[in-house]
This record gives sequence, structure tokens and C-alpha cells, in this order.
Amino acid sequence: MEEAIMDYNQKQLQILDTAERLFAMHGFHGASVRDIAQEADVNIAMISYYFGSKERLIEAIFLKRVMDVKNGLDELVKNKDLAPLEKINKLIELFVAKISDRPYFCRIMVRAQATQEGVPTELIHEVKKQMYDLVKKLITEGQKKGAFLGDIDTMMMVNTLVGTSNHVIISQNFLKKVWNQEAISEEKFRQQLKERVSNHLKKLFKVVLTDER
Amino acid sequence: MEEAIMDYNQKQLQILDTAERLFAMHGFHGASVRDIAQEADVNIAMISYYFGSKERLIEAIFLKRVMDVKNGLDELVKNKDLAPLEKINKLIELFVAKISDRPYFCRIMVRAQATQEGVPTELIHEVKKQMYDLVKKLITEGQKKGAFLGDIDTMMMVNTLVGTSNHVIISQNFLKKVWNQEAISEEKFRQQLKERVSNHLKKLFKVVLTDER
DNA sequence: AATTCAATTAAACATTTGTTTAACTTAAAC
DNA sequence: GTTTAAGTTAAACAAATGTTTAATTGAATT
Repeated sequence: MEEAIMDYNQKQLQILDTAERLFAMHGFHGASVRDIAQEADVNIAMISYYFGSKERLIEAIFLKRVMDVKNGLDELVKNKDLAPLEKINKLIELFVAKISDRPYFCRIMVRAQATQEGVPTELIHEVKKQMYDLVKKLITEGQKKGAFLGDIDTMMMVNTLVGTSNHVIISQNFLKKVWNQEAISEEKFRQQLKERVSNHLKKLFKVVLTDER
Repeated sequence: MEEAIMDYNQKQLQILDTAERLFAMHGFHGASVRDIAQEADVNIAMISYYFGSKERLIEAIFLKRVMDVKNGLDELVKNKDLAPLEKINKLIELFVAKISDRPYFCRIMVRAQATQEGVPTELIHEVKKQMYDLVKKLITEGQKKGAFLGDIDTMMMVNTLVGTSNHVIISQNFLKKVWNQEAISEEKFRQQLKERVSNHLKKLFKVVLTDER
């Protein structure tokens, strides 16, 4: 939709970044265009001027980020010369990195799936479908090569991958508190978390998909 | 807070149920008190009259439901004479049943964790902590009995349990579409989903915690 | 029958909401 | 230097928001 190529100027990027943060923290209806304009340090009218409406603004955020994820997945498919399990590991690493590096968008995405907040549902379904198809392909490939076991609930494995990753990201504050790591910096903690959930999921998939431990 | 015993009359229950549904579908700020009053078939003023404010209304919903979950967990602890893995299975079954029977509240809960929507954060953290402690206790118990393996990331296992379950519930519409099960009734599909995610998680925990398959 | 108090209502309240307007500035193009 | 168009602004707009008010009903209690 709109134009395929999107080159935003400085002010537009300010608006997009601020809006992403505020939508994530307070929800679509909880973040007013006045709040966004003020925190982005632009006049209110500029939002309508550049993006048309609040709805079109969040759509722009989605388009910007979802394309990112899609391109990441496409890149993975090209890697032909990896062992089945290594491909899975690569996918896990890539997915976890993607969402833990963009925690604000992750929150928006989770909200969007949970509800109907005037967010482009088809876009979400499309990228989820792509994710599912990719995992299914990787698993059946591994099965044909005899590397993976036979009876695997592919769809549920995807749900575990996506659900666990998302949940860790949105529960960050809670985890920090439970682990008594409140002294550590936000950035460092996120890095630790990324590594830990990545390793956890790799072990999980290995032990489910193969006979080894 | 408030009174420990809460016996709501018919009208109050209508408000609570409708509010739970609308908060789940449109978010806290996306659902207006007018919408809630209209769909619950009561006068707007009755909401302030009974609950004081919109914030206190969602707090009442949380109190009502969270207590439910807590009581469920407590009951599980009493079962002393079960094998370690059977206890884990029981926990999975109970948790999945709890949230898939209350999909609206599940969505509210997910939103509340993802953001800060004037929702009682301490309440959520409290019940999450309880869940974590319970799983930790069950796992270390199994390890002491020699039934479970040694190196297990307990916290991540909890995240997998909660994250996967939540994600399946909030992605219901998508899953229905992907599986081409759009003809089936809402209720029946939810029942199938409950069984499937429950079995999936049981297998997952078994293969991770023990040496058997 | 009179009193009391909770329940219920339509209307009003002050804010806040997303969006638009019309005037003004800036800067590049001719 | 004039023209053109995009950028920028404060102000205004109608609509929707959460909450309160003041009046009325209902049904017990005295």
C-alpha cells in the first residue's frame, strides 16, 4: 500500500520513533497525538500533515517494521548449506534478536494480536503465516534427511518459539525484579536475556526434534 | 484491598462481564464507559455508582479473576501423593484450562503485562511470582527424587509454559484460519486447542525434564 | 401512612480527543 | 526579484471522554 519506497525525513522519523514508544507503553488509544507531538518535539498538525491520521501513523510503523522481519526471514532461506538443526538454531537466533532489539514494536505486536485496535490484521497474519511456513519447511526437510524425529506438532513449536520470546520481552521488568538484577543497566540486562532465551529455545528444539541431548 | 468478600448482584455482574469482554477486545482506553453501559444494558451512572471509576472497575475484574488463579494453584500444592512428572502435568493442565476458559481475561492480562494501562502491576507480579515459585518447587523436588535432570533453566520453563499458552489463546483467530477450521464452532475449536496445547506442553516438559520420551 | 435509604435516571459538567483551518515562514525555482 | 510550493504554526472545531448532579423511583422499615 502507499508507496513501496519509504524515505522519511528527520522529522518524520522523530514522529515514528516517539509514536512507536508511546503506542507500546500506553496502547493505541492510550497515547494521544498531542503526547506524541510533544515528546517528538513537533507541532500537532505535522502528524496529520505527514501521515494523514493517527490510524495511518500506526500503519506506517507496522509497514516499516514488518518489512524488516520479512526480509530477515527471506535471508535465512537462502542459506542452503546448513545442517537441519543449524538452520533451526539460526532461525531462533534471528527471531529472538529481532524482537529483543525492538521491544517497543514487540509490545505493539503482542497487543495487536490480543485485540483489534484498528491495526492492520492482514499484515500480521501474513508475516505469521510466513513464519509458520518457514518452520514447517525446515522441520519437514530435517525429517526427510532423517535428522529429526517423526511426530512433531510443527504449529505448536512455532507457538512456543514466538510465545516464549514475546513473553520474555514483555515481562522484562518482572524478570529483572525476580532475579534481583535491578542494579544492572537496561541495555546489558536485555542482552543477557536475549542470550538466555535464545539458548533455552535452542536446547528445547534440539531435544524435541532429535534424539540427542 | 476493599473488602475481602465480594458478592456482586446481578447488575454488577453484568457490568463486570461486559467490561471484561470490551477491555479485552479494545483495550482499557479503547472501551468507553458508555459502550460498556450500553452493552451491559445499564445506565452510565451505575458504573460510577457501583465501582467508583473506570480504573476501579478494571481493578475489580482483576481481583475477581486473579484470586481464581491463585486458589487454583493453592489446591495443586496440597496434592502430596503424586509423582513429580504427574504434578507438572497437573499444573500444565490446570493452567491451560484456566486461561483458555477465560480468553477475555487472558487478553487483558497479556495487554497489562505488555504495557502500563493503569492496571494493578503489583497484583500481576504477585501471581506471576507465585507461579514461578511453584514450578521451581516442583522441579527441585523432582530433582531431589532423581526423577528430573540436573541442569534446567526453571525460569525459562515457566516463560515457555505461560508464553506458549497465552500466545495460543490470543492467536486463536489466526490459528483457525491457518488450519482451515473456520467452519467449526467457536466453542469446539477452543476445546480442541486446549487439548492440543496441553499435550504439546506436557510432551515438552517431559522430554526436557526427564530422560524418557 | 410516613420515613428511610438504596437504586435508577436523564442531563449537565469540564476535559480531552483527533482533525482541520487559515495565516505565516522558509527556501528553492524561475 | 518574483513566484511557487512545501513546511510550520497557533487557534479553532466538533465529537467523545469520564464523572457528577439533582431529581425520581422503589421497596423495605418504622
